[in-house]
Amino acid sequence: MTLTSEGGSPRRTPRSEEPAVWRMLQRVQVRAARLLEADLLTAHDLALASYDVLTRLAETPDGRLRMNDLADQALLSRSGLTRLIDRLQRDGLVEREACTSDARGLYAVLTAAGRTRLAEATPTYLRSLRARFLGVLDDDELRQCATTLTKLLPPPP
Amino acid sequence: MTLTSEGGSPRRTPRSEEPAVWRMLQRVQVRAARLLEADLLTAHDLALASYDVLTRLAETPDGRLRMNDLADQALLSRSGLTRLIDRLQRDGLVEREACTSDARGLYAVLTAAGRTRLAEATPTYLRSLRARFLGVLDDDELRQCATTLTKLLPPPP
DNA sequence: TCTAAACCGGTGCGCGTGCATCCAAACAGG
DNA sequence: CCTGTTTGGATGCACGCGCACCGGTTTAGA
Repeated sequence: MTLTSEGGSPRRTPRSEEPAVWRMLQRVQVRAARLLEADLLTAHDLALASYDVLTRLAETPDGRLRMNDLADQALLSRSGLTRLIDRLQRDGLVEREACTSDARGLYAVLTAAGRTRLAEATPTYLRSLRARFLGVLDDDELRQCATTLTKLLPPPP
Repeated sequence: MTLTSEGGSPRRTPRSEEPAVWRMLQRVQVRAARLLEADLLTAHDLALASYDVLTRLAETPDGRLRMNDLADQALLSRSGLTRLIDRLQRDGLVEREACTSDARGLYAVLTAAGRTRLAEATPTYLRSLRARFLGVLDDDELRQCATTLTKLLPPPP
């Protein structure tokens, strides 16, 4: 990584707005996460990370995902996911199931109770998201936001 | 808060992109925070939260801020800030100073060592921010991003 | 085939955080 | 002036997370 401007997308010259943008992004994310979690917690006794994991599982055709993949999607370390699945399993929302093709592997599987709980919580989640966070953006801004965030996602893999 | 569309900015109808936008925002923020923190930690043994606090103090004319205000700016609970200042004080980067006008109050004050450490770390911080995060945006996108985030900031105060 | 390396998930441990609580100081109302 | 309430900051405690490491399994290379 040189300091000369040799083509490519990443800029090298400092721009004064960058720290401000980063600060705002942090604030917005932390604030939204706290509000969302508070709503989910009071209404459904469900932490945000738990809701996220249940959602990822539900998006899968058969409601199951390898622990490793789930950890990546949930932005959790492998040990972190182990504990989270422990809690969800204790609450009967998911189960662990052995992987036949790889004896090391485990699936986290959504239970019927898990599906029900997720279905109950989703309206709260969507409403909260809209009412306390993204509602202030019009459709254009929302789309703009989506494309910008997409660029930011895996910066230069 | 009704469900009818009675003027005002917050939308009430669900939009399918909202969850995706929120997920991306989370990913981007968490990822950037981890990369930034890793860089600061390896290069200057400074956690991101510590850097943030030092920055806020340095932006102040006399390098001091009330604990309460600092907690708000740093997105920390009051107890969280107490501990963080404990650590920074132990490392000699800040000091606590009594507030003359309010005997309950305390100032966190940047020391000379704190200023030095911040000055050393800032180039790393700015470079990291640019190289691993905001560099992929051109100037227009960055400005757009700033205005959108501004709208999102204190949703409906 | 046999061995070394990579990988999957779990565990021990320490750290940073928030919540509930506490104490002292400040303010409000009588 | 005295009392009840509010505010600023600190502390006990529990929780969730990441890191280092481990045992078991799979894969790659000689």
